[in-house]
Amino acid sequence: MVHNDNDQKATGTRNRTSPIRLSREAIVGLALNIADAEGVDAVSFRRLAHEFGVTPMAIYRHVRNKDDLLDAMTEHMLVSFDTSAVIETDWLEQVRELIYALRRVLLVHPSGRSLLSRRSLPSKNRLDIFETSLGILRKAGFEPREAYLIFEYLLNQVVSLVATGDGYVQGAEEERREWGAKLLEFYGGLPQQEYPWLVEAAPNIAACVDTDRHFQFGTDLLLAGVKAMAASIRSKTL
Amino acid sequence: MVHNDNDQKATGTRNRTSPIRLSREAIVGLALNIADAEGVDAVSFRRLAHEFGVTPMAIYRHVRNKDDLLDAMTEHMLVSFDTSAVIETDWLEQVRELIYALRRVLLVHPSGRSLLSRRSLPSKNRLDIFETSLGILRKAGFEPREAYLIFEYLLNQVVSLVATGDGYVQGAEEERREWGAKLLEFYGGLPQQEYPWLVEAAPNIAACVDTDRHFQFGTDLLLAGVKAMAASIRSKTL
DNA sequence: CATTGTAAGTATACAGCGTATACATGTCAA
DNA sequence: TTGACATGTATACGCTGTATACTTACAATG
Repeated sequence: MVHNDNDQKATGTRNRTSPIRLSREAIVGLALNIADAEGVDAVSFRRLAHEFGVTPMAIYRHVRNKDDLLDAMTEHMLVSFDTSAVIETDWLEQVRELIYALRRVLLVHPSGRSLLSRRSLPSKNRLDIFETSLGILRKAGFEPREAYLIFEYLLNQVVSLVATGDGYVQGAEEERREWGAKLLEFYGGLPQQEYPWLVEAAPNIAACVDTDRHFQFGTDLLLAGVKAMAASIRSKTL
Repeated sequence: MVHNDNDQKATGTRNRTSPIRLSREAIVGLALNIADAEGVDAVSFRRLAHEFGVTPMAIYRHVRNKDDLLDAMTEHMLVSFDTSAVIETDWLEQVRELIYALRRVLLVHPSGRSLLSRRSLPSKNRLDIFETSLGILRKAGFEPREAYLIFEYLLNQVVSLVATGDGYVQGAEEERREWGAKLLEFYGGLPQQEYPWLVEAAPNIAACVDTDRHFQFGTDLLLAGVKAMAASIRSKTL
């Protein structure tokens, strides 16, 4: 059970003088907490209503529908993403900084993977990140089209990197370890002559730990590609 | 409504002499068709049962549960992925061949994006692809751990590339164009002084067409990264 | 101060989902 | 012929999003 900020309002025994006062802010916040703790599938109107000691339909006074709720959760998650912190140095370093900033958000909000891969029109926070990234890439010499593709590419890959490394299994720590054990048993137990490489790699497949190295490796790989691409384009335009 | 191969069995007016004969094969196949045509959310036991003119619970005689069904669909989708076609040349070209082979599958099966990003223990077809890829990377000089990370990295990015490029909007062609128009209107209509780069890139963001160039760009970016990584490792071990 | 409009929470309902359990039936082996 | 087994049926439970209609409480206004 996720802790509710307004516990006295969630008791159900509301006194008449101070009736329940929901707010979009509180709803979205609690929804995000639930999503981060138990996966976004655990977020439902009935669940939220119950936590607030309120009728499910009450939620609809503050949230248009579930899509709207999920959009708002995404936005809420990204408030802690501060694009202004990206200092103007080497553009590749700026990109790296953006990548790590996104990682920081995603580590705090494991539900980010699901939320960010939803198809939706972004609002404020997300737009700012988008704009900043595009600006960096454009100033680095990429054409608008390329800059956009690279941004999408980076975003997607970073989400994936963090997700597989840290928050892939959205449940609690224990469930994650269980899954790791199952992976190890499965891949390690394959017929060695048929799947030699998989058997060999089994421990690595099962290991969801050592995420810093994992992430650094992935980021290096990512940036190496972008750098090479930039060089190729630059030599083409000359 | 997705066409059912055994239409005479789906009429509901079954004759007593030839009672309904479901089969795992038929169920999984139809489920995949539905998923490709209308998105994997459109696949439900009740929907499948109805298409076969049968009770929902009948499905359970051939499929353990929904997870099992989705696993089977993934497997079914990958039968057309022939890893043996990858000829032994330059390892980077082999990887490129794998990437394009996966793309071909994903173009035929738009639901692949959702299916492949499920957490599950793979079976035959998927294992073979995994093993082949790992082998190529190991022979290229990567350590087991690195080879695994690179594989995951490539897989994820290819799925994303195809998905955003071609089959991102899982619905019909029309819905996809609608979404493109909406994107163009949205990004093009942003305040220019606040979001100059986004406004500039609006046409590119909205364009879900010209997918060949899109995909090629992405693949080049991907391989440039892997190549650079390989070079870096090789120089480190020397 | 009384009235009235509106915002916010309630009550009920519907159609859909996955699936547990218990039962019927059609087919094939002994 | 009988009995076992595989397969499809019937019913039910708890969950989901959300449409519609009703009630209540407060805030502003005549």
